[in-house]
Amino acid sequence: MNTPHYDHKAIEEKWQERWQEQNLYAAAQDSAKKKFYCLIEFPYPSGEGLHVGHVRSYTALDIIARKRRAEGYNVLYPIGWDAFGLPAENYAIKTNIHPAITTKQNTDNYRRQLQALGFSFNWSREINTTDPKYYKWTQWIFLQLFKKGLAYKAKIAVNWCSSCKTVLANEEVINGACERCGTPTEKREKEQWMLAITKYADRLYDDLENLDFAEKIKVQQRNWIGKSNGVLIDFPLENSKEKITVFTTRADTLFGVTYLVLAPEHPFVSALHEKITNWNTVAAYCKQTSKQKETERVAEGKEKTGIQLVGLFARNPANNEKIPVWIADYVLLNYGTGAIMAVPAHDQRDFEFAKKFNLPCTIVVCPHYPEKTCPILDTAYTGDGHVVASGQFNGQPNINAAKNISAFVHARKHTTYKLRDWVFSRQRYWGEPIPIIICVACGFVPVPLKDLPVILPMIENFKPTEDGESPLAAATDWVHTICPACGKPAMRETDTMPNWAGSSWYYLRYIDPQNDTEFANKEVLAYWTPVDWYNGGMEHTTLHLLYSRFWHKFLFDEGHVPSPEPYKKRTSHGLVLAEGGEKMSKSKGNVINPDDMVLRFGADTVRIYEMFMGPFEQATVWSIDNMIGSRRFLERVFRMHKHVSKENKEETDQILTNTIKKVGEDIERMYFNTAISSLMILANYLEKKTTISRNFFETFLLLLAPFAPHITEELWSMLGHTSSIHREPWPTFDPSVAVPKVVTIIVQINGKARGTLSMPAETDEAHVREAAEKIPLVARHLLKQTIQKVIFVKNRVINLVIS
RNA sequence: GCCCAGGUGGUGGAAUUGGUAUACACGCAUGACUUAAAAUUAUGUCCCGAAAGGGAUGCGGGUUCGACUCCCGCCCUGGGCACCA
Repeated sequence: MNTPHYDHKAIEEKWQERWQEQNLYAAAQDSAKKKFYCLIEFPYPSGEGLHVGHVRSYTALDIIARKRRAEGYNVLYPIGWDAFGLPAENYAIKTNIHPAITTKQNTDNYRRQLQALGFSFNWSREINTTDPKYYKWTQWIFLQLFKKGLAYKAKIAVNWCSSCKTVLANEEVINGACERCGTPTEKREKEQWMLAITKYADRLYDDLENLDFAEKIKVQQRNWIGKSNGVLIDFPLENSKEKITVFTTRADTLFGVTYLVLAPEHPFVSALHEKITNWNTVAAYCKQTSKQKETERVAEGKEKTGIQLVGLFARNPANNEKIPVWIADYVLLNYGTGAIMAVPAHDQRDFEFAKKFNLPCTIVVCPHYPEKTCPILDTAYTGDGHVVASGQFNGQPNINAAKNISAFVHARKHTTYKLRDWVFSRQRYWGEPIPIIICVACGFVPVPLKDLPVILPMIENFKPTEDGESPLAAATDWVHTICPACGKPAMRETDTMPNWAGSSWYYLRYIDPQNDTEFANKEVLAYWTPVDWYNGGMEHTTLHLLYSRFWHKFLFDEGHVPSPEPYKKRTSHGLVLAEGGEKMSKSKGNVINPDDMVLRFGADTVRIYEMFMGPFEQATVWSIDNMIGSRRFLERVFRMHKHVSKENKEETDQILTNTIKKVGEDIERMYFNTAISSLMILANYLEKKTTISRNFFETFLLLLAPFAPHITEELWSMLGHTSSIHREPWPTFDPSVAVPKVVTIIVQINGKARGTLSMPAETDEAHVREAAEKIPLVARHLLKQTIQKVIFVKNRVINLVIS
């Protein structure tokens, strides 16, 4: 037998080399064609190598990129390395090998792994966030933010990870613990660089609406931003000119306010301490609160604590009632005004607090109006109703009362957000130096453009310090510099940027990666932005995805980019889990190495399998057994070429037409598993033929090519083609053929299927009914009972209702 | 607690607007080929039943000629948020 067998290794290596030589997948910088910018989240090149989850995401967009090229677009599908970050640095601490060296090794490994999978990346545009030519512009963007007052240094209580020995952004704290290592975070007062992302909260929120993002992504971002519309109401203090301003969304319940609560950190607490007769106890409570770890303070089911500021009273502006003022740790300083009006009857937290401390509870919203008897509450009533016990507003629906009561007390409309400013400093080595010089005379002075980048110095000791000082502080030669403003000796900022900095704008650098005078040329930006389709993980929704939208909006405001949003469309992939449904992790020893799979089954099989294993957006469990099916499929395709005739047949074919339609539609919807299933069905059909006409087989290969680029290229060349299959146009179909000429009509009796009819399309009810009644099984039913009603849906179903 | 996604054979899953539930694939069983095995290949494979027939898409109701699909209530799994006024 001289049938060439499917030698995936030889085939894949051969074509990968040729594609590389031909620069087959490079995007043209200057093109009259329509552009398509297709993006995956560039990987962090870890020591563990590529994860099969990366392969899933990259294959999906590779398929889309390849289809777009076939459709005639100028496609940009770039790749790079998000290479700053803690693992490289921690590894350096352990082994004393400089992160730059491990990063180089790891990126080389990743590059080899990605190339072995045949992704159509535009390799000549490869970028690396740790390259000074790259981070020069990361620093430059930071300075633009600084110049606009959006980067500022502030002493605030920050999340501190005692294990990583650095501060964390709110987005990096999960359930009060470090996202990376799981250590519970502490609050520490530190001077930090902050980015004023909250200034963009409203636009980040509102602009989501018109974006083609998966709905769950929008929901999650909206929840994180946490927009809340309400009013500010002033409560004058007794015997004082001061007033406490509260934020509320429930102005309708103002008459039900029985006390006020301030956050323990509220400035009024110490400012008014002369009026507070129990000051010592109050001070003790404040101190105790500040010592608590975040996890303790928000612990589930924790009982409310608090203490009254004895001697301090406020007046309810609605009814002039004298009410006490409390402090409690359930009121947060950095949300709203740090003070609340408590309405125990209509807020569960206030209800619990009032119950514990025996504070009065006045019902002001009644669901059963006008029945005057309101229920005795065992829980707060937070629903709608009519307002009672509220003076001249009695009887109004609470929605109306909210407006009217607000006007009555001169409340000001106010919107507040859960989003906080982004803590941007890290006390670690392996990051972009913050390009600021601290001068005794001039303050914070930006490093001038001509001196950018501020190169990260090579140092010996990467170890972060216990006191939260950056390891860079020890590089005294580097730290001591001259103030660019006054020329006197000054010091460099020693904190570095978080690993989210470089990834906040990387998609812009791919557009013009070699540019040395700007981060990217304006004209080229105008052609390529925004990204047309971006796929990534859900875990980045409130981190990278939100941060980069913020940076992009800022660059847009400054006139540096032409669009207000970076990404037109965002999709997300499901996790690839280990057998047993667990997350793959080094510690569990259940990590699947793509190298082993490529070696054993071939890149095309791995690609097909990862797309076939389940719905793209859902988590799926890895199974080597199931991978065999994908391998067999490709082997059968390979064997099939023997039966391909030399002639083309002009006939159009229903199955082929349907497959062209289905594969095309399914790729667009990311239903890759059903696209492959329909390709398998077509292969099964072709396999049964003794000869396969050439044009049929070629069309089949063109449809399969985005999924399995190597084997299709090999078969394409075996058919005598000298140019690449990946330069061929995407197959089209005749829509009139896609409409079937013969349809299968389901025959039901009382809604149960009893048979099928194969009839010409568009056959009318009378003819279908006639044929249906002749079906033996149907006829038997009709002997005993008579037809009461006939439901007929053309080309679909006939249902005989009998009794 | 709130928000989002999901629950279908032994397994991964399919069913695009309410119209043959279980496509495609894995696994399993039996046969062919083989000295044998692997590979390949043919047939079968939701459950009960000899058949006729009946039952089944997490559970309980409802709407409909007809429900995996729509509505109401509940249970479970995964993800997100979590004292946000």
